[in-house]
Amino acid sequence: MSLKHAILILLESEPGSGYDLLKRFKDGLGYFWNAKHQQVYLELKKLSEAGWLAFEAQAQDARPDKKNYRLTPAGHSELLRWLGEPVQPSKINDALLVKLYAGAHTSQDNLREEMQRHVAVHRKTLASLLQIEKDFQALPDAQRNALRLPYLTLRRGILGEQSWLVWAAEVEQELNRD
Amino acid sequence: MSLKHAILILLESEPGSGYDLLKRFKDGLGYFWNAKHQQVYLELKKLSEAGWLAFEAQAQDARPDKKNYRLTPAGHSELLRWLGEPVQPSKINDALLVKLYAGAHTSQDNLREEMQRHVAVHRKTLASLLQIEKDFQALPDAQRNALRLPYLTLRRGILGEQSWLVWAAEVEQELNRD
DNA sequence: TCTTATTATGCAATTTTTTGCATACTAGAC
DNA sequence: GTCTAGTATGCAAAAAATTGCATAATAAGA
Repeated sequence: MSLKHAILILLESEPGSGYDLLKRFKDGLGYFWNAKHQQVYLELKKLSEAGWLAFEAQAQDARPDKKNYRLTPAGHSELLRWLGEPVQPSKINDALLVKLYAGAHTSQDNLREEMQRHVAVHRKTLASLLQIEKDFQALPDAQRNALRLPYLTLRRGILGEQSWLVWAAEVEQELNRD
Repeated sequence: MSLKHAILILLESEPGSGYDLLKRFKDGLGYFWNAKHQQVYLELKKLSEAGWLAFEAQAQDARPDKKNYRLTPAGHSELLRWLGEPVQPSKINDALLVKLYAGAHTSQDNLREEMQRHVAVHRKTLASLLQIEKDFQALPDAQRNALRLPYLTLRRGILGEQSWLVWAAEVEQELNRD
């Protein structure tokens, strides 16, 4: 699993608290790696215990202490080790497809509504990814170059969402073909 | 989660053993719902205990008993209930993208090799899905019509894999752009 | 003024998934 | 004759993820 490694990556470029990481997840890695806040906090604790992270508690007035985590040298070499290892192709667990597969046991209307809900979500995601791409393209060359690999992951998101919506149109046509 | 429901769906169309289900998973639902054999056997046990399935043990000479599972009326109504409920959009946890995102910390060669491994897998999957599609299209009208919803899930697989490979070509170009 | 969002963390219990192990026989390939 | 793939099931332990709960302050909007 690579929540561990996703966290190492985020802290490699810049130290931060659990809360910070959650925000960074939201507009980057989070698109293709999911994690709840409880999971992130727990993982940070474990990674510290394993010696891959260190932290200093920053007292804050009127707020809980903020723990600022950063990579240790051990954490850094673990990251490098992981990067050199082949990763497993990700598995798919898509309940919508399970439902559609069994769609003969329910009404077309039910299926159409379900599809519409999902289409709305995917359209919204696509729009936000396209906005991020636009912002990226407006950056000066040097920055664009520094971000070229993360940009490829953005492209994956965009192409994936577009392809999903093409499929959804096929489904819609089929569900209306009565 | 819907491993439960995937199992109910498979047993709804035809009773069978855990082993049978695993085979059916392989050429259908399995494309978009993953499950190991241990998980399926355990789930069958739980579903029986919950009263959604019933089974008869069939003695077999020289092999362990085969348990033939079938839906109970309670299982059937659970399936219908679930089909009426909205499902969550599936979450993505893709370690390859995590790796690529952090690719600046490793070599281009390493990334290229990793991509090649994945491309090989996706190409193979696509080829097998296209073969299934071909077989489907050769079926008589009546059967094609009966399978139209499962066919849509096959289409999802095909469009998804094609889109993945288009993306991989973009990545390759970018990784070679030195 | 009340509600909601945001900042900031975490424990506990449960559910789900993965990994490793175990058994035991048959058929075909080499 | 040995090795591999296939048939057929399952337990146990560990890892990972989810759900529910809990605290506690500020700032903005209705």
